[in-house]
Amino acid sequence: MSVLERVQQAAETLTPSERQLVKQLIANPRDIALATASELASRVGVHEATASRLARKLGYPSYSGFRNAIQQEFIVKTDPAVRVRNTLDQTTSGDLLADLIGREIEALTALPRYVDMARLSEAARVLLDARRIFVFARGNAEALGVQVERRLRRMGLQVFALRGDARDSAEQVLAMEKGDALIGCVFRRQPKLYAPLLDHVRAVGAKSIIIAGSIGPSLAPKSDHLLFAPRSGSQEGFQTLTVPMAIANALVLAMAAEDKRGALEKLETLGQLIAAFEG
Amino acid sequence: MSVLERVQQAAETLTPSERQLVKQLIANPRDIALATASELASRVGVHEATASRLARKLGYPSYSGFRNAIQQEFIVKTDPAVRVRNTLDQTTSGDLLADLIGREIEALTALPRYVDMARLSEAARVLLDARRIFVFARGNAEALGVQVERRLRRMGLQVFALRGDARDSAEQVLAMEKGDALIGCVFRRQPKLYAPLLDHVRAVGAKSIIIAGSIGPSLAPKSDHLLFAPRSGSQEGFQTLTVPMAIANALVLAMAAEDKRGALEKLETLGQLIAAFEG
DNA sequence: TGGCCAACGCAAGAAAACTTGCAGCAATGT
DNA sequence: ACATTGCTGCAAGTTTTCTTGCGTTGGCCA
Repeated sequence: MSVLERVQQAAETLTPSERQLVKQLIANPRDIALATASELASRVGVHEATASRLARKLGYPSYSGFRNAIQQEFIVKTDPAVRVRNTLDQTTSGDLLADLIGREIEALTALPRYVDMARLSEAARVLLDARRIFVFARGNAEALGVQVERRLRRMGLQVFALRGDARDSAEQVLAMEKGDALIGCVFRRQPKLYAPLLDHVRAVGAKSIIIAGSIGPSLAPKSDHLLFAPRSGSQEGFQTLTVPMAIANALVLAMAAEDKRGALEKLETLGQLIAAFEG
Repeated sequence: MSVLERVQQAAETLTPSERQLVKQLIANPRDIALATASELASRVGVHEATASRLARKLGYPSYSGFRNAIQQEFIVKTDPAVRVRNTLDQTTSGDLLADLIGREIEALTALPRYVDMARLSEAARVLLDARRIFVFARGNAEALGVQVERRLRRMGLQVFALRGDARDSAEQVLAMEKGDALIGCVFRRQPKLYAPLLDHVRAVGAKSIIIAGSIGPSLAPKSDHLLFAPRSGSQEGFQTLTVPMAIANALVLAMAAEDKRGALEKLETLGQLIAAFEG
């Protein structure tokens, strides 16, 4: 039974102070969901004990139980991602595929909270201004690296993939100079090569861009530009490249949009870009 | 300063346990915003004291202060009213990122109309029963091929990637026998190699599975199993691998679910699979 | 006016949540 | 091999938050 249903049910027996509290709850449910009993009470100028008693009266075991219910109803259930998943569940009865798609959509929906156009544009400029671009992607990230490499090369940029073992990569990296850029993809754990690589990049005066998952902000040393967002799936489980690939794609589109030198100069909307872009 | 900025700033000094906590926070910010220190700690299996210390390290006066900041950033700021404004801003300013994400979601939502669990399960069975698996992916599809190869290999299967030019591939394919399987990825145009390759597969009595875009039904000769769905973006424009990658991921999950021989035998929901799967 | 009852604040007590000193342990360097 | 350093869990201490018995207050009815 929902919080509001319970309120309705108990409506007749509510005291004036309790009505005040309920009124406050209905007016600002999201605030109250995050507040303590005393906070709610002081908002309407009654004693916290009254709030505690209200929770009981509505059938909750404690004020915490009451607040949890409010949180579920007004925060968790109104989460955009959860809504999408519910919608999908209704259409196709929860099989693996629908579940997977739901998670992907959920993660994509959350993406703009972590990456915005300003960051993308900055990174895009760096890549456009770079003389040469080195791509670093190991392990799970490899497929993404392949894709990035491909797209950048298609834009007419000089791209080098850092493949092979540490020694091979080191040799390739020796060629790096000021004016070059590194774009790396990192998920799960920080690769052994990461720290020395970024140190080297900084030392020679090149720029670094990292596309990452949840680990992004924990990476050390920091890159010049960090584009990260959580991937879909639970932390240690089956995670996909959908979100980071979306970041990479957006980055490429941002480059196309930023590129004042190129043929795409005055195109602004994605629709126009798409029409002109050799995908 | 935002929570994530503080994390970045302190990134270098974070301990392994603290990184775990941060990762969890980034993956489920809204849950953590509503949880207590002990709850966050137990999610990643560390002591609540560690969570408390993390809050301090990030510059908050207490764990409550930390949690308040999280709530402000991930709940209050995404309040429906605020969100509507953001959405408007995005659409009016032709935000590339939001536009891209919208298209991806649209395409993903349509996926179940083209691929269902029955088809996926059939294909999964073929791969599980195959003695060896050959992966064919050229051009745009290459990144997807890399990913498929990786995932199948991780499941303990014998996988061979058909790389190099036509001659190289031909030589590799000569080894194919009855009981083997081919999984191919095809978008845009039918590759030169496609027809002879599939003829050969059929001739030796092996099975073929193709993951494709809109071109799927037009491919000739037909594969034994065809998994196709339109990709996001307009027909000839900037198309992404999101949808075909979702198909591939679903296929891998279906294999895990089908695998009666393996350790994953009785897992049914994606949640359980995820918990057990080394992604 | 007096008696009754419900409502409510008070404040002490209980529970939950958070903090912190300490010790064990593992990793790292000498 | 030993010393050092730093991470982390433990458990006791502290603070915050919630609950509850009690007494006062104010309204209502006889």
